[in-house]
Amino acid sequence: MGSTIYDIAREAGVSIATVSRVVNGHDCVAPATREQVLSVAMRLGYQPHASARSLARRRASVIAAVIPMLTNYFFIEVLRGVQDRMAESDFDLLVFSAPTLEEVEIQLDRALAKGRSAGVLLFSSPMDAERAAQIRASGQPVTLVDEAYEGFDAVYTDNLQGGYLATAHLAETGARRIALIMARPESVPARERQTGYVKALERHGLEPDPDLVVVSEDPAYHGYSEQGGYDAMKKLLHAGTAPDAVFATSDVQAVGAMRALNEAGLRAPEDVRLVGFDDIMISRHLGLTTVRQPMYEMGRLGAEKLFARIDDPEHEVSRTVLSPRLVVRHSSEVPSLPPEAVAS
Amino acid sequence: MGSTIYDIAREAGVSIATVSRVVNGHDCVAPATREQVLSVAMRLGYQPHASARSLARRRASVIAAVIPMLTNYFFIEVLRGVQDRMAESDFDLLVFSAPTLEEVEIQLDRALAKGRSAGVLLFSSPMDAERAAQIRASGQPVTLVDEAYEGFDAVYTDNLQGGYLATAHLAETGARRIALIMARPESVPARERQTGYVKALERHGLEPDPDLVVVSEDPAYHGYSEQGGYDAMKKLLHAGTAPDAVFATSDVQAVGAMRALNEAGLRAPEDVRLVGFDDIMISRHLGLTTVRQPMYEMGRLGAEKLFARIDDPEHEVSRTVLSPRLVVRHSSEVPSLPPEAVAS
DNA sequence: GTGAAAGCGCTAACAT
DNA sequence: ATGTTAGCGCTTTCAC
Repeated sequence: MGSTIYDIAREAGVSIATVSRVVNGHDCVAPATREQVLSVAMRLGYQPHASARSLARRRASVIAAVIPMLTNYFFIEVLRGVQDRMAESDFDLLVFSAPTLEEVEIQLDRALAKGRSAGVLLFSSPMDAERAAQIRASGQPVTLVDEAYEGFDAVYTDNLQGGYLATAHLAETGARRIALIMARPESVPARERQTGYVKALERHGLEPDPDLVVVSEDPAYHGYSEQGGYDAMKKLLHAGTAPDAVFATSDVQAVGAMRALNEAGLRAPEDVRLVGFDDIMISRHLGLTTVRQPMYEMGRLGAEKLFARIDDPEHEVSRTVLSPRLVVRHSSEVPSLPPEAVAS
Repeated sequence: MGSTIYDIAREAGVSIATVSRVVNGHDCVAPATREQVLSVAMRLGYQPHASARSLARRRASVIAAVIPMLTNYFFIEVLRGVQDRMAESDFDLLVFSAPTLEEVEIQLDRALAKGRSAGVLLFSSPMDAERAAQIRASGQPVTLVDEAYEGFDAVYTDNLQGGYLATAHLAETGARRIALIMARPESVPARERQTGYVKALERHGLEPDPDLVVVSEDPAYHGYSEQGGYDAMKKLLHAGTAPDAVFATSDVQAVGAMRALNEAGLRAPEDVRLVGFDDIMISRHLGLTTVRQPMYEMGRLGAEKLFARIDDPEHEVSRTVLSPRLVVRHSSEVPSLPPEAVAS
């Protein structure tokens, strides 16, 4: 259980360099020697020491993922994509989860620490010049997922288009007073979705009404929370200017909004039609119409990009923009139609 | 960005040994020297090299978690507990996720690899003598979560009691023909829940009926899947001996069962009362009655136990059994009119 | 209290 | 094709 290349070299009657070559599959080694070394290694149950390897190679065999709120199903799906891509590589995954946005700073520091990982995947965290400088100073390859910043590899969804799709869907099917339950404006994706919302309203001849836009003031992650959506919906209902439809910038917010509606004795879609964003697992079961982000793909492509940069740090910087897709379910059905059981 | 203790030693006019002492907070160092070293380290933005450290210390600063189906919300909750406990330590978390049971073997091997981690948390994976031997041979501290095996630290839920609680709840509120949708019997927790189910039936004077027990034959993770529950419910409905209540050994299975019911034009609880197991996030939203496992606590305690063993390998082996709790929601409500037996 | 020196296990020139 | 050797950056006796 504790054999080293020295043990193997001794037993096999070769030098440690040869053992190293065999273990790493270098070609300049006689077939006979290779066999011999391999059999001894097998017999001794040899396993290379990961840390020693990273130290000598000056490259870790691990990549890090910094994730705000791992507990959010959105990230799990993205992570699945990351893992699938990683399975084809020799890297392992170090997960740094930040329960709050402030924690992201700390976790990013840890992830960036020297000799810990070969690169990091930074998820959905607002970038600024300071952070960009910090990352550059670390010299670590970093790729951004669900966000973008000048000079960084990134993969994200076209949020403006997503906001547009959701809103246009509601407008085209007769909604006139479409409210927006929005995450905190510090979130770039939230702002972009809002822009799409406004654009769709205008395109459909609807007047944007400030009273119909309410921000999730939840202290949790930028307002992307069920509680945030719940509070926002309550506010909307109490304002007296009841909307006939609501677009929420995330499914978790939409779920909260749905709960607020139910508590007020209202229902979606009968009283208020509802559309979310993300298409997390739960949405299907609740029959929530939503704008699907290709989460799995995002993770997969993010890992792909990171590997490319690790292989070649001089690689051209690139961004990949994924297209969202409207998934129509029960919650946005036009009321005149008889409501059906949870779909697809 | 690339400074080492040598750089600091030179700048501060001390030896590398002293720098190391300061960095590691050893006490035998003059306050003045300490200040000096610290300021230089700060100025140079020094960060210890993680791999070099693990190599010299013979201990990694990382623990590994081997998780089957990370995508299952159950594990996310457990992981949250793990992360919370880890935040109080200096360890980072390496995640090895296995989409299938066979993969667990591979991932466990990777996690156990020398010099990679200081210990591993093995989640919900069947143990046997062979695997136990493999783990012991690796010399790595391993603690089991949601499973147990002779000679290993473990934390898990009292599954028998859980199965009893679910079934007794149904029996006490009038159910007479209680079916069991069970995961594959290779799963120890599934068998224990079944034992609790049988015990509860007997205690309430109900005859266990083999026709009412159906196994999730889904090839996915031991049948703990929505599809598995769906298929099982279909089978139950087609058998002609319709149950008036169903206990499913997991929430995901219960969700699948619910879908099968809906497709058959039936509803829970009106036509068939339904109870699941786990209390994953979605259950609350679907109004699913379930047996709640303290997932967060399981993760937290698992990490705690692992740390204790890493600190002291001779530590007494211990198991912690957590108590499940019945959470009554809509899906098991007693219909206002006594349910009619849909006789053959 | 501090420094010199010997590893930790491996990789990668550079020789041969 | 194979061996020798010098690190990788850090920790840790063991002297002084």
